[in-house]
Amino acid sequence: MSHEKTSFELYKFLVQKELLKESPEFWWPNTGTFQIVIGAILAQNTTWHNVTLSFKNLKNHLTLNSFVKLEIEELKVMIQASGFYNQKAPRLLTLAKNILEMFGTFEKFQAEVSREWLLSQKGIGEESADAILCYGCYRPEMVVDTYAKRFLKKFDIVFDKNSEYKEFLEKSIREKFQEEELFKIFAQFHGMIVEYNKLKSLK
DNA sequence: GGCCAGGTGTAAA
DNA sequence: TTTACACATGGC
Repeated sequence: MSHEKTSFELYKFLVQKELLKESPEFWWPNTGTFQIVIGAILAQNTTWHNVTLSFKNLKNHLTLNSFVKLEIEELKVMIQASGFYNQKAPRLLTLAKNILEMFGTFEKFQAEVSREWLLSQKGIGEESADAILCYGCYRPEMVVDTYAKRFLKKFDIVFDKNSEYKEFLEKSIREKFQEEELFKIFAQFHGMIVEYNKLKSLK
């Protein structure tokens, strides 16, 4: 199926809407920190508002080294507002311990982690993996979520598989920008898609 | 009171 | 390989 618009044209369409005026530079708050790992899992099937409630309780435990010291039951209480806390708490704690054990520091993790390693971790699917890679590790990976699919459907762009959406969204963007600036473009592109959906209440 | 939100894992067909 | 379901809260 051939589409009239490329992802670069859709990107420009969103840029012109000025959707990120009140967002931090890369849309997701605290880009490049361990908080992205926590947020990626807390945000699963939950509103961002509920995630911010949990972050308030976690304010003294937001680094990798302080986070791994938390007890499981203690963590459950802290992240209760984000829902699914009985599964998110153990998954987060195991993930944090695995990062520490496998990479030693969060900085090493940022530099060396692969998409495959993330996907092998319990609680991390494709969307969370790409969110952690893009917003947490400055990697040029586009996040494909239900918002992205809804947005593309508006332009009659529909695929079967997640990987096809990802390839479509990334391809023409990669041709238009330098490698060094790609992560920032993808970060903002995904952020703009989310904000556009919220604005228009797309179904 | 029902529906949805910045999904994932597992079990069954 | 696809489908169905569990997981849980806060806001409208």
